[in-house]
Amino acid sequence: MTKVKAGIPQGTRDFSAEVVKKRDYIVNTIKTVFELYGFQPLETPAMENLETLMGKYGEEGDRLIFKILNNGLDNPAKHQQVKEDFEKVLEGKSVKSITERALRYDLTIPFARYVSMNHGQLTFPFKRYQVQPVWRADRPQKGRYREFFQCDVDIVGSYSLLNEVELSNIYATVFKKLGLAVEIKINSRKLLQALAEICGGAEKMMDITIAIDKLDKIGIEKVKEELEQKNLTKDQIAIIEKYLSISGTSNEKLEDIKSLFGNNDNGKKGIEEIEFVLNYQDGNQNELPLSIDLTLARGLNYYTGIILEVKSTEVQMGSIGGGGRYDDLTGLFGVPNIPGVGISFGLDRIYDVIEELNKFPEEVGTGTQVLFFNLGDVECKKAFGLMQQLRDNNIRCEIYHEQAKFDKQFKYAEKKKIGFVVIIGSEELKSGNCSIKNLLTGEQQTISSSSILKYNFHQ
RNA sequence: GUGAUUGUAGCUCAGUUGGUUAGAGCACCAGAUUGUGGUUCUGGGGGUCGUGGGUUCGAGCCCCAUCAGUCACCCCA
Repeated sequence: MTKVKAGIPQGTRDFSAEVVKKRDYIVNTIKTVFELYGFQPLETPAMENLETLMGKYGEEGDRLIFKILNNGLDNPAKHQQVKEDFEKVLEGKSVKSITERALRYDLTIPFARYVSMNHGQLTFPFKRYQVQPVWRADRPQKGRYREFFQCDVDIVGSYSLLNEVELSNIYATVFKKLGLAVEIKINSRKLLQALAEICGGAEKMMDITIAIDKLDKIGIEKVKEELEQKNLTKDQIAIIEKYLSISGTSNEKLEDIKSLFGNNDNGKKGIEEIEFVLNYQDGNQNELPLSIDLTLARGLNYYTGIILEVKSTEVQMGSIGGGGRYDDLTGLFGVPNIPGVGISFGLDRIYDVIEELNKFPEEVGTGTQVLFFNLGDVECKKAFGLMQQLRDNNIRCEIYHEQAKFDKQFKYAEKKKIGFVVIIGSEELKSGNCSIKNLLTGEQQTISSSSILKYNFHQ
């Protein structure tokens, strides 16, 4: 075998023990809340049939799907066909004979596929959560990885806006538990539709949303320039400018938008949706960091109603969560009339935010609690017996792997952040005692070995 | 896909207009200290300067190519 330089693919990462524990802390927090709200887990394969994924995420999304090369392309019998098909790949098409599988790009489409396959057996409304990695062939940068985890909750089989209310509450609850200050932005695709209908027709919706989505980045003048380039008239741009200038509290925004869109059906519906979700909170509305953002568009083109996005208010970072209503996702798989709504948490970005703010709880990431020193064969055997007793009592212990100088064993404990060492040397052996040292305080006491179970090893 | 930027010891980084044998801190190993770590002192090991080519009497430094990381755009979690 030739030696290769050790390395991992661009945008992927190894996770050390400490990192895994911190990630687990986030995931457990999220899963606990999901279950509190009545959701049950689902897991799907890392790969899907390519045709399941293609065309669901827009043109840009298709490009970012990791495709898997078929096996057996070297079969001589297939050479001619493979060569012909590969020409099509060079033209940018995907061909089943070259790639028929791909890594999943998100958790929503695989979920829709699952519901489509199993709708006969499921109890509706079907509520599931899913925490698994997804892959995107994007260029990595801050907060962007090629392999990252999403934590999704979705409800399918219900048009009720109560679901949107529940999901906003899930967002608020999780981030509160994690100690993060966030802004949950809410909008409705129907308002964007209404805006398009009023300004040049429904087919302009993409152009308009892409432009207004950039408002806080490039400013109103540049947005207007971009709209001009898309052949919108001055009057139409004036309406959009009016739309973008709407500000104030959520209630004030609603009033303004009503006077602007009051006569448009989609506009009316969009306003109703947002109003419902905001007002349902009633008494605790003030506690929810929920606010209307009329420029919120969301890239995925399957959304039809309420859309949500979460941003940290403390750290500069892309969105750490997003979601919305999609009224006919399973229709793509031949099963019509199953509406759905769901949200997603970006685990890796949430991690980065907590890490940057230093907000991981102290106790997350603690490993071994007690190290038993190894000071000789007989001593070790005695220590080993005591250690097993502690383990039976759920104290996490280890014993130094070989006889060594005190110095070495202390340093090992220190590096691994082990809080206590138990010393059993010739003296302790003789007297039937053991010495326990708290490495944090430096205190040490000698007790009889038989009473070790009574010792408090918690810091 | 487009653009910018960085690659020197295990880690973080110095390294002058190109000039002898490439340095520091931390980490590591050994000793001061044969039953007490975190502080201190002494000594030691460790580098194809990302890789390949070029210019030059001479390249860590200049030029070209290439690979890798980071950041931004697009888009997104």
